[in-house]
Amino acid sequence: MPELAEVAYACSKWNLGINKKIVGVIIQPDSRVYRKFDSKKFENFLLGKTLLASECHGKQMLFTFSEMIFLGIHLGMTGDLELKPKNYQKEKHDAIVIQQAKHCLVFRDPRQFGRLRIHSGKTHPNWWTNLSPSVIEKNFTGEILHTATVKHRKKLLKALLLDQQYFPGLGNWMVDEILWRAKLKPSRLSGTLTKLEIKKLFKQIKFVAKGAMNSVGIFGGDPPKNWLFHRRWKDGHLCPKTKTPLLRENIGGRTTCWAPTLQK
DNA sequence: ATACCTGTTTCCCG
DNA sequence: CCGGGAAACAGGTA
Repeated sequence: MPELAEVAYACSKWNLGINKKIVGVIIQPDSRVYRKFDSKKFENFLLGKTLLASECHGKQMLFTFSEMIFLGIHLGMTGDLELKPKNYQKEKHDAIVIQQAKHCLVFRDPRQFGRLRIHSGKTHPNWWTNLSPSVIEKNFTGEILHTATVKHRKKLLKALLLDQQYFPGLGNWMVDEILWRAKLKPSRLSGTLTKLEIKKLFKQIKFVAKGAMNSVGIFGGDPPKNWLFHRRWKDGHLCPKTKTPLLRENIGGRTTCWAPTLQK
């Protein structure tokens, strides 16, 4: 589930835990989501602290606790956050259960492509402050898009837009939605875009990001009915604009849905 | 059984 | 050293 707006929605599920103390931490120590970190550190750092705030940046989340403790979460492919009752029992794929007086804050991830990080210090961690502007921020500009197309001119457009270094938050379905609206083939080489095409593409990045945040980001669920989103998951659907068949194929290493009669 | 999957990281090649 | 592509990661689902 987790692209920009789904991450924002997942993040909001822990809101009831804000300003509440951590009274217990249950860890699944062999989960891959801990990567190089010693999972013990998460318990040591979080226990007794108070969750103060949460924020999202693209697909990344940061939870700030008292005494300058920071928890970073990336949901990977199958990660999700849940709010559970205080007596919740840890389930198989739960990587961490953070217990409070009234609730448990749960991060679960069956495929374990997600990632947890913990940081303690006077400032925010570098892996948070070094992120480039996410696609919903004002300082995400057309210049960033232009620079990316020049530097990676041989890269397929689909693959370029999935690069989190330039487009934090964009994921597979959002990129398909953007390219469909911009009428651009996912297999175009990035360097072949004209100035006008870059301008249109930028506009659609902003449109899809904003539209997703205003629907999925607030309420969960799906984006608006007329979006490509609703036709991209299996074969046989028609393009909502042209009523011609949509194509599903692997482009740039990812399943891609597009309309050959519309996208050039 | 087999193929497929909303994401990154690592490895290999030119 | 780089840009770009494929494979790997791991488990659930169709």
